[in-house]
Amino acid sequence: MRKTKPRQSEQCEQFEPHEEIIQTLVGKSLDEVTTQKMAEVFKVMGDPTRIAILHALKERELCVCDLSELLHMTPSAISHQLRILRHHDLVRYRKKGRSVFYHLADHHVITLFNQALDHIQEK
Amino acid sequence: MRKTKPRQSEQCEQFEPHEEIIQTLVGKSLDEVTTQKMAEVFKVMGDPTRIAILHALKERELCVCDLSELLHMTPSAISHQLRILRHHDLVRYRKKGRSVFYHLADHHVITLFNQALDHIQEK
DNA sequence: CCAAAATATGAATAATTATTCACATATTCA
DNA sequence: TGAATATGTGAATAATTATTCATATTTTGG
Repeated sequence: MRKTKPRQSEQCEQFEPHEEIIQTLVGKSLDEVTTQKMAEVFKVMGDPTRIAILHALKERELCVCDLSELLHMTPSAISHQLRILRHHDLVRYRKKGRSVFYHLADHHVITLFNQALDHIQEK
Repeated sequence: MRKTKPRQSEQCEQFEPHEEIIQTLVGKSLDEVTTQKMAEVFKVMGDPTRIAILHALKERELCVCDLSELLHMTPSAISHQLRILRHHDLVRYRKKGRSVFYHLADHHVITLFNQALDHIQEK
């Protein structure tokens, strides 16, 4: 979030049906915490590198250096992005020797991914 | 996107199974354009204001000033965000008199929205 | 046509963030 | 143990972006 939201009221002159509509919707609004969390999930998936990581992990679990080679990026860059995915519980990991293998956390991630793919391909 | 991706190769010493895995995955990778478009859809939904707008529009079509009142934000701020949603075809509009009424573009938006809601509520 | 209302937009600013670089930590194996 | 490998992380930087402010555009009613 950027700044605190400013107040403002009675934008429309034509208040006849509007005020009633607003009142009905206010009751159905998402609370701020939920809104924030929703935005965060999407924000996390809103980066090409993380999309590429998730797409690769849909196939199989991979270690940092696999991803690093596959995406032609430094292990450091990959690790930073994996941390973000980890912290939002989109991926989980398993340690094996010196390597750390990452995999998708749950089916929601895949469903979200595929829905977005449908959306952009439907044109 | 931020910068051009740097090259780097042979991250892992243990190249035995890795190289084979990488080659298999390279063939299944998303092309750059698709990856970018995917990320953009999510990025667009990755903002609390836009999430709140989309959630309101799930209920019914609304004009800029309705949204402005409902979300306690200036018409200008709302209009800027609606433009982004418009340009990515997440919302469409219909003009009526001085007002412009916005509505969700298609069912994918709702599905994406609800999937994300499921994800965050499942803990 | 004119004034007012509703929406749109460009520039500016403050905040966020993806990557790099340097370095730290952890793990294996000789 | 110590060197090497794999990964993690903090700070810095460049790029992106949400909101504000001022102003433009569009539409209606008189």
